[in-house]
Amino acid sequence: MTVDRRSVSESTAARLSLYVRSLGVLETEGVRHVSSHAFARRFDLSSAQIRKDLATFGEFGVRGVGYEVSLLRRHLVSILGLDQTRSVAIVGAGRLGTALADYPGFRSGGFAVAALFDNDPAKIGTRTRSGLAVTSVADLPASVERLGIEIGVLTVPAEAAVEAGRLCWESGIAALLNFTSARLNAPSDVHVKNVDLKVNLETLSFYIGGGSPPTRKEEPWPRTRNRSLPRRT
Amino acid sequence: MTVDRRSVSESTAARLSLYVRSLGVLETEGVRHVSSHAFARRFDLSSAQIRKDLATFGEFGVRGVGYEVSLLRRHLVSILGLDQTRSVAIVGAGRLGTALADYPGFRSGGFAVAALFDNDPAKIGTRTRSGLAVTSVADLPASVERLGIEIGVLTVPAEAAVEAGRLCWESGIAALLNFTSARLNAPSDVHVKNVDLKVNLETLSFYIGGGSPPTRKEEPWPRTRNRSLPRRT
DNA sequence: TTTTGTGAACTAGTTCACAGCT
DNA sequence: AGCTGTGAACTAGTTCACAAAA
Repeated sequence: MTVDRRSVSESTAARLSLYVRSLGVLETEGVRHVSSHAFARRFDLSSAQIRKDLATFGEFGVRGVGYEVSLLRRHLVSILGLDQTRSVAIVGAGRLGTALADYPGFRSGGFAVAALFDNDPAKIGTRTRSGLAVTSVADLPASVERLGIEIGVLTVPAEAAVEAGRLCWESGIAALLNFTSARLNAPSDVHVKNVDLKVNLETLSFYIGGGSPPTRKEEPWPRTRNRSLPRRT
Repeated sequence: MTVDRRSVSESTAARLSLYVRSLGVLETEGVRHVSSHAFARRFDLSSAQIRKDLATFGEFGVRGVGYEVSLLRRHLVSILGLDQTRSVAIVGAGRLGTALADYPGFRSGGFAVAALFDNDPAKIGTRTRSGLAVTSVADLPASVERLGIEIGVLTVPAEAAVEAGRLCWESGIAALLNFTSARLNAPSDVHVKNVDLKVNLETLSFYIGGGSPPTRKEEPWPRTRNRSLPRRT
């Protein structure tokens, strides 16, 4: 049961990741079986959505019973490719790049930061707190080949992003997590995910709206908000 | 011409941010007018999409002519609320939090990092490289009030995220950028944007697929990929 | 003529609801 | 009886295509 991955939506793929994490929670709690309904209730998801998502990849459940927690988790881990270690390269050894290089979420669960690149001679050869050496971008193609790097994380300045991105995919990197504000125009077989902090902030600013004057709020403090939640089942 | 912001989709809001940035580029190039078609071609967008997005907020163009670049930009800046300074608080003074606190994208264009919080006594009172002091989370409510903080950035460990999030919205923070893997269940008037690095990495891993063995690629190197691009107009 | 603004058509994504299996 | 897997219905988002305006 294999499906063309490119036909699977970004949102479905992201949910699979969530499912894995949530199943992990159940697993540590010793829960053996779970129905889509119970799973949805527990983690505030939609049961129909769960079933649809899973059905894309096979029939993992048993009618009348539900899903076997650890088995389903293993299946999803395999579908996400997390049962093999993915080597990650971070390109741009600035504050953000070095922070990410040492970030636990980037160094666990199937991922390993294998290299950290920069083009600044003053940085090359130095090490991050966790001991990862900064390598010259000139060595990127060879390092990608040698270390089997599959994922690139772009934390260079915006002006350098297009060039750094091209270098990555020309070296054989298959996926990029782009923290810069540049838009990349990657070839279609390279998967790019943009994590544009500025866009995220500006989007939040939009939803806050324009009402309040720059200095301070007019409401009496403290105020507690109503906890309204349209819960799904 | 005002629209209920909550009825505007996340993707539309994100595109407005992109439009502002792109219009800025045209402005510095001295371009006075632009049609939706030319704008789309230049920045690889869709002209119909641009017109639809803008039409949500008013009639900014002139038929037969197009849009006046700097005027449209000012309109969008105002719609996004970027003409006023938004105070941002970063909660969690770890590697990521301090990196973000000093990140230029977080300190420009209508945003200012007004405070950085942590609950670790060893960190409280220390300063980031750019000189921002780490404040105790106990002072968060008072600081939010005093500094008019509207946006919170969560960079605490996952276990602390739910509590930190609640503290934020109970203190009056209207929007959260959540870098943790925790899901927040915020009240409906608090806008939360999740930037879950683990989910992003795992999604990329999904699209890379499972084929290749962990060590190295089998293709001859270097290989340049086909630059196939379904360009829109 | 050119280009906007916008209903209509289309496409993608989600939820419903139930037949079919255990 | 209980729950999955799934077509059908629905909802959201995008693109088309053209009437109206300059």
